[in-house]
Amino acid sequence: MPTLTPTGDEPAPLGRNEQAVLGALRRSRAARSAYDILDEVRDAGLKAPTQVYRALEKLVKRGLAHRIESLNGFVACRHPQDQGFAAFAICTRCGAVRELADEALIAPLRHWAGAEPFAIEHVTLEVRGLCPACAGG
Amino acid sequence: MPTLTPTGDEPAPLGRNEQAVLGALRRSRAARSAYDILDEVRDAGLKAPTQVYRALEKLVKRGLAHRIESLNGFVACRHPQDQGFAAFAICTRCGAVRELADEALIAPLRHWAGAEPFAIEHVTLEVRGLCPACAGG
DNA sequence: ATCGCGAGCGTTATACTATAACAAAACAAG
DNA sequence: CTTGTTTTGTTATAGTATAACGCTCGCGAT
Ligand SMILES: [Zn+2]
Ligand SMILES: [Zn+2]
Ligand SMILES: [Zn+2]
Ligand SMILES: [Zn+2]
Repeated sequence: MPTLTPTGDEPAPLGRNEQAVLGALRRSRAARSAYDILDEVRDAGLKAPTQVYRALEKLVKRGLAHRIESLNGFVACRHPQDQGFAAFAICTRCGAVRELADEALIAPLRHWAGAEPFAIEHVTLEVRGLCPACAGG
Repeated sequence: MPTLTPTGDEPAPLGRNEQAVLGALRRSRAARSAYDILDEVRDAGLKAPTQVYRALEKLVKRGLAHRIESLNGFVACRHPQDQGFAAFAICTRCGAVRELADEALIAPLRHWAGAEPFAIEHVTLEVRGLCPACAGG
């Protein structure tokens, strides 16, 4: 029998690998590739891409990290309270990734989802351009 | 002096490689990877990934094809009249990709863009889930 | 205790995606 | 024709992701 989880589901604490990877993501304002992360967490004992990918998969499932499709990279979640959709503004010059919680952006998607005969599992919304700092100067 | 284009910019006809790649995309209702495409256009004389990627780059620049970030794949454009944003509904079961021209989906993005101090270059909006055919049965 | 099973982790190897770098050929101007 | 410019072909390599397998650990059954 698989390990019995007593009540509903305890979140189960993060393993050493997950903690190391999440730490690396939190320290960065830009998205990091799995191999970038690997370079940074070698000290913590991770030695192969698989370990990083496994940790990332768990973190993403829990909503503690997000995958940025247009960069083949990952970021730590900055809006832990959100369930479901996430959106990102990505600066093409400095690489900064800002997680958008803007309801004005997300509500229309929910509305569309209600009207369309399409069972949504996940939405990717990534806006690329220049952040104020990079555009202004 | 670089080749002078007489008036504004003539679209310039597609080369053999672009035509072959675009044909492969149009024949498919799912997104195709560059290597998938390569397998299909070997007959037409393309022999290396670079050639496919170059053709894809030109097609995307012209708006005749789109990259689907969440699949590392490409589709032919089905709404040639659209300028700017494109959005996609992707079935995770059958792989069908539908290009969404729905103004209800796109207008909020334009609105957000106007209000935010962020200079948008490109928007990726990909909705993953089950298409009616795959969800219904 | 200890045996057996299943889940997860570490490790190696490999598949898939994308681009760099250079050679050859096509094209336009003079 | 000659030369500079641009495109196309070719080879090699970089970057991203997963498959496969064996080991260990924790837990329940004997
Ligand atoms: Zn988040
Ligand atoms: Zn910036
Ligand atoms: Zn289109
Ligand atoms: Zn389907």
